[in-house]
Amino acid sequence: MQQELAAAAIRSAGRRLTPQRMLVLEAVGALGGHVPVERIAARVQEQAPQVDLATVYRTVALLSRLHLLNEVQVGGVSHYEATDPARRHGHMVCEHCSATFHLPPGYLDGLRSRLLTDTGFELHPEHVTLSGLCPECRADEQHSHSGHTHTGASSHSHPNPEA
Amino acid sequence: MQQELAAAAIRSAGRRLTPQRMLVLEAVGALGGHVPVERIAARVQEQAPQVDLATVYRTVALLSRLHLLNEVQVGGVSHYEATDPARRHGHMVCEHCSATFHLPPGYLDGLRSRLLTDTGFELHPEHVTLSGLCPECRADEQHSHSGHTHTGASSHSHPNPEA
DNA sequence: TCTCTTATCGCAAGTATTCGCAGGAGCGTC
DNA sequence: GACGCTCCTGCGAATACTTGCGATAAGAGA
Repeated sequence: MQQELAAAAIRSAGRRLTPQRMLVLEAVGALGGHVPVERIAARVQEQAPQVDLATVYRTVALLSRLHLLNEVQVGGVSHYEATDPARRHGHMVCEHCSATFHLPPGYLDGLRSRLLTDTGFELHPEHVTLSGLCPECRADEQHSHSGHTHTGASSHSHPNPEA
Repeated sequence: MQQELAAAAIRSAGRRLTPQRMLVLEAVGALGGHVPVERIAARVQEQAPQVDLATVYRTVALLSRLHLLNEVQVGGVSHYEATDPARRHGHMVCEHCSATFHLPPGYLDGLRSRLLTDTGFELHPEHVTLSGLCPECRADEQHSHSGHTHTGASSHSHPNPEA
């Protein structure tokens, strides 16, 4: 598994390897996809009830800074996913229905190098969340163009936007 | 001023024009740059002390949905700026020191059309916040490469990253 | 101008997230 | 294997933000 790599990364960043941190890593890996803190905490506490919520929050923040987890903001709520170094990717989130999609790995490479040259800013593609409208909501918008848009969680289903 | 345009936009979205909403618009315009909710609320309440914080939060969320304000997440904190339709732009935020920079208008147009073709996702460039390292922090990182990175608010000054 | 509908507001209570601190535990060193 | 330096953790409290609800007022129509 990847857990060993992550453990090594924590150590080499000068941080300590604690059971709590391993539990969080393992929970995110096991749950798969983009997981809200709430679910990470639930899983961790299943195995170690004394672990505090504050610790989970601190841990995901740390792991995210170390690039061991990716944070994806979906409508203001933070979700986390395990980082796969081989398939670093950013995300697209629909402003309307909050459906989340992966950007293909490498998709932002051009932008990245252009930014670096033009401005000196080093883009981290795996931390990027692009905001806009998914195909379905875009279609909705065009039809129901009589006044105002419906807000919040959408009514349509979205087959499987690979959570 | 732009306020009249914004007022018209609110009406034509089927929403009501209220003094509170105008106060929020005016506050963001007057304060300039990227303003945290806290400062918007302070300014609004200077002029109308009875306006509630909840109203300010609801209002910025609404104005943001109507594209009359842009939301910029800086280290997890929402900031807002007045939208200038002539100069729609995204942002770059340094993960390390939270310095914020404008992306030149039009910079994401290529990506936008490529995404639309490839995936059907309609990118809203003015809602995009790119995450990475600013030139200064990138330099720091390379020097102080002895173990761990310093975290949180940075020590160096950043002349004026056009807040 | 007056009436009516209902979006919006202020208030108060709720939920989510963060902070400060004191004890506990990694892990480098001897 | 034990010691000691600090980083981490759990706990309780604080802060930040959201929600529900009855009262109010914006704006359409008469």
